[in-house]
Amino acid sequence: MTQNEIYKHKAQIIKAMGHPSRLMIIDALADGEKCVCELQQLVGSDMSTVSKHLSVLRNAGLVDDRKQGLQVFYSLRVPCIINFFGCVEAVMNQRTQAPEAYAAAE
Amino acid sequence: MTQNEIYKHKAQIIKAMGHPSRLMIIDALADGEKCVCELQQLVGSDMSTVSKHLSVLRNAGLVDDRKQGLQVFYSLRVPCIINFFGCVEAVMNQRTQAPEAYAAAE
DNA sequence: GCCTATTGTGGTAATTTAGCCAAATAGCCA
DNA sequence: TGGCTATTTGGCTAAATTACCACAATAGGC
Repeated sequence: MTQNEIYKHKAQIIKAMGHPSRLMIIDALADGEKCVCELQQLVGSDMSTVSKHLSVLRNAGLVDDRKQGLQVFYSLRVPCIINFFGCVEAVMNQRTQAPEAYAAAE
Repeated sequence: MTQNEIYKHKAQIIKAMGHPSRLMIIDALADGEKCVCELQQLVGSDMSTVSKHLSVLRNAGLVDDRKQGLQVFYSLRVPCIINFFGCVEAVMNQRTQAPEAYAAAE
């Protein structure tokens, strides 16, 4: 795997997180696995849209799915991504301010 | 700011990282500020393309720019994002394996 | 004041993504 | 079996993203 392919792969994983609905889903899954029906209620989009968002996340290796009867339960595959959100919030909150004050944020 | 707007804003920040060239740039800036010319050499795309990638990163609040003479130097605004890449690598490396082995990875 | 080097911008074509509908699939239960 | 429910997939269109080209803008050196 070349260095370029690695960057491409990493970008694919990160891009999978770069959508409001999918962020919402990841946040929800931090509490534990949820069925598609719960996630659909949470996100509020069409069922098929939510399903496609989930397939993006699954494809990126971010979530696992487990079928139980009629329902499919999704869970976070690599929980450490949750820790990242704190840093994203730090980026959000320093837009117009001096960077020094936030260098230690995480 | 509503919850939805917050997710949208977070997604914008994350999406800004979701491109191979921009990841490469962020990685390079982890070592300290670099001028556009250096980043252009690194990425290997057209100058204008690199410039637009940088404006995406700047717009997201991820980098700072500092003009010095003819050159513009970019630097990471919130270094904690670097810590995240380890987690992304954990996602990369567990694709086909059991999730348990990676629950603690970060 | 002109010339050149370094970046940024506007325009455009090609590709990708998002969201909706309809149809297909899969598992349960009577 | 046949109907019912939960989820996925295919097809379509609109919107967003990307990369390149040509050109504008700015700063420095002469």
